[in-house]
Formats: sequence, C-alpha cells, structure tokens
Amino acid sequence: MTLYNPTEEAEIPEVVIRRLPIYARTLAELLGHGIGSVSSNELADRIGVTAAQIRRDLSYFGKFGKQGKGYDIAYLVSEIHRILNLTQDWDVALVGFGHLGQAIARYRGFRESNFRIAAVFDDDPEKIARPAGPEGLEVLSHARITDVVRERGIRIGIIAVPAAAAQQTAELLIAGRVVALLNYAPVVLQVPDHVCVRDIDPVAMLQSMTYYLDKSYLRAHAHANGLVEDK
Amino acid sequence: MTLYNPTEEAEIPEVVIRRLPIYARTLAELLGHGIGSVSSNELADRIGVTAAQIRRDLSYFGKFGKQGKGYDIAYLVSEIHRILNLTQDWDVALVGFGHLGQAIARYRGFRESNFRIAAVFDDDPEKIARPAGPEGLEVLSHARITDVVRERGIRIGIIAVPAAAAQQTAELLIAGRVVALLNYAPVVLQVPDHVCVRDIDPVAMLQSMTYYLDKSYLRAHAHANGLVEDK
DNA sequence: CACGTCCTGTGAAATATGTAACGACGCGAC
DNA sequence: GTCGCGTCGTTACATATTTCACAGGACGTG
Repeated sequence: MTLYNPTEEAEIPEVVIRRLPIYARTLAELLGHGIGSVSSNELADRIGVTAAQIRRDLSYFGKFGKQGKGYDIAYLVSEIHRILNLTQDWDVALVGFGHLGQAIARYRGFRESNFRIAAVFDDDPEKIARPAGPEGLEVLSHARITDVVRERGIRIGIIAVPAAAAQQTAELLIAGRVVALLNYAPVVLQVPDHVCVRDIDPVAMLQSMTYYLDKSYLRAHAHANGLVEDK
Repeated sequence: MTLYNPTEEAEIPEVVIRRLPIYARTLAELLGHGIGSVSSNELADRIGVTAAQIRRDLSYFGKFGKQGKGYDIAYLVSEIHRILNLTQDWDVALVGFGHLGQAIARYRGFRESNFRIAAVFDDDPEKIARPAGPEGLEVLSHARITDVVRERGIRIGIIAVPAAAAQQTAELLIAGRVVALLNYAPVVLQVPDHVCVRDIDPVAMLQSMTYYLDKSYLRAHAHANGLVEDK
C-alpha cells in the first residue's frame, strides 16, 4: 500500500524537482574538473545542503549510488537529465525585445543549455523584422504570438515585457498551447492549472533581503567581518 | 511561555519574509487603481494564495486589519515597508557590466524601487571609466571592489559576472562588508553565515519546468487547451 | 573468507509550513 | 440596543519537508 515504488505515480514534491537542476549542474562541474565519482557528503558540501537531503531526493527516482563508493557522476548526470526531460532540446518563445529581452537572447547560459530561442516577439513596430540574436531570427509582431507558437509546437515561453502587458502576453502564449512560463514581469500571472509558472523578480528578492539588514542585525554580525578584515 | 508576542524575537520563517514583497507590490497596484481597502480574500485571489495564509503571515508582525472591513491598503503597505526596512533607500554595488549587467543597470524595476545602483565594477579594461547608466556613474576596476564598497558603506551586491568569477567576486564584496548578495551566476556561492544570498538562475528554472513537460503530462492536459481553442 | 571501513537507501522522528475553523469585533440597519 | 453580516487574528489540526540514524551492501586487506 504505502510501499515505496519509484516507477508508480509517487507524486514527487516540487521542491525536490527544483533542486535537481542544481545537482545536475554541480555534478557537471565536477565532471569538468575530471572527477568521476562523488559521495553524497562531498556533493552536499559543495551545494550547501545536507547529504541526507540529496540521498532522499534521489531516492524518489531510484537507486543511483553504490554503497561504499558514492555516485558515478557521468551516470548520475545522465539520469537526472533523463528525469528532467533534458535529453531533448526545447524550443522557447521570447516575448519582449527591450533591454531585458535582448540580454536574455544573448545570455550565454541559454546557449550552453538545452533551450533554444526559436521565436522572438515584440509589439514595437520599429523592432519588428529586425534581426534578433545570432541565428538569423527576426523579431515578429506581438499579434502573431498565438499562431506562430502553435504552428511551431513551442511549449515554453519567456515573458520579458512590461508589467502592464504581462498578463495579456501570458494569455496569448497559452492560447498557442504554451504550458511553461518564465516570467520576468513583476506581476502575479493568472493562469489555468495545467500551466507552470516561474517568476524572476530581482526587486522582490532584494526586498526580502533587506528585512535582515536592519541595524540590530548588522550590529550583531559586525564582528564577523570587522575582526577579520580590519587591520 | 509560548505566548504570542510580535515584539519579541519570534523567529519568523523565511518563506513568510519572501512573500511580503509580493503582498506589498500587489497592494501598491490596487492603490494605484484607486482602491483603498481590501479583504484577505480579495488579496488572496489576486496573488494566488489562500486568505488564511495572508492573515497568518501578517499576524507574525502585528494586527493590521479591521474586522468586518479588511485592510486599509495605504496603511498596510507602509507597515510592510517598515517591516522590510524599505523606508530608506539602499545603495547597491553591481559587479559585471556585460550584457546582463547593463540590462540590470537599465532595468526600470530598480529605478522604481528603493534600490540605487551606487557603484559599478568590471574587470575589462575597455569598460573601465566608461559611463554606466544615466546617473553619471562610471565603471570601476574589479580591483577596487572591496575598498569602494567599504568606503561607501554599501551592504548589498549584485553579481553579474561569469560563473568562473562569481565566487571571487562574492569574497571581494564580503571583504568590503557587503552582507546581501543577489547572484545571477549559475554557481552555488560559499559564504559565511551572516551573508544572505538569493540566486537568479533562469536555466535552472526552465529545467525544473521541463520535468512536467513529458509526453504523458502534455497528453493528460491537452484538452485544457485543445477543446477550448480548437475551432 | 572474515573483518573493518565507507557510504547508500530508507523507515521513523522531528520540524516546518499551510489550512480550516471559530470566537470576537465593528458596523450598519432597524 | 439588538441583530446580522462580514472579516480579522488565532488556535488547533493537517500536511509537507527535512533530518536522524541505522541496516546492510561493496570493497579492500590480510
């Protein structure tokens, strides 16, 4: 009944899924340093989580390690990639080609990943038909989002438009059968249940850090730097 | 003993702190629409959380609502800002002035916030001394990070350098008494306990979404769009 | 092949976080 | 003033997530 069974629908917690890319990235780094295997302890130190958490997270999906040895990195990376559906390339639609959109289009991290910007949209007539990025893409009109995304079978969208336009953009993408949205606009998007959203909101992140930056906190921890760094 | 007491050190969960900026932003939006008060239910709908959660979150800090009426928006926003230490402006050091750094420097969201980019650094000699942003800032050498940040009393840093340089950049900032880092590099930073880090990693976010984008998921939810959108 | 070491996978316990439910209060109607 | 409605703040409960701790496999050694 409550038997553990990784192949059945075990309803894996989303926090676990969110950690897997970090595991994969860190493992790939180690591989790049010529390291072939690693224990949960060593990996945990490097990532800043506990070893038990890593072992538990992985155990949702199967058994990937060897007792006494640890994990074979190349194998574990490939398994995580398989779990996350990263064995294929994914086409992505980028909406908004202002400073932010252009920075995203040029971002090296995407180039080195499995994600390809396959279409770029903007509603500024001056930008339309301009070349977007190195692969000979051109900026398409906002009005064509739904049709183009649907025709090309794109399931992932990046929203890099001003806050006021974000909700409508999301709706156009979803109408074109996009089901995953990376949202850079500082707005909570209203989307149907089957659509997955991740927000990137640097201002909110800074604002949540300043909570810890009041005088008493800074004073309490002043020595941590002061004593070491002051000559 | 276990008495509820908002003024004592109640150790407020970090998840709660992270939600406050979203509450504040959404409330400010409502205020912009000329709405003066709101119930936890209405606010919850707009943000996509439960009303109980909003009431519970706020109760960590005090009593801000009126029974039967809801919350006075202007008052609640000002209280949240007070809690998050947003009643002052915060100087921020930006390290890395490539495409990403330039997009950050120009980002409208920062302009409209309490955060001011007060110093910009890069290690590319060609960029140094170039004007950075509209306020007459100039790009300073990487080598001056620690000194400049310390002299100006900057406590917040934004890391927008390549992955390989991120750890060293963090150390230079921390040596200059920075205690909050917004990290755009796809690396897990190793920092002392008193330093607060938030990571922005769009690739990791996309990779965690593709987990849900396998064939069976897309099939199971196909009707959600198909039936509605197909003519 | 017996022993010791190392490290996984996992059940059980401990924490943390989220939700439901309700007493109490404010306000307007009558 | 009393009633009824709406909504907060809070407690008790439910669920989710993390951590502990240990049985047991793999491997090297003598």
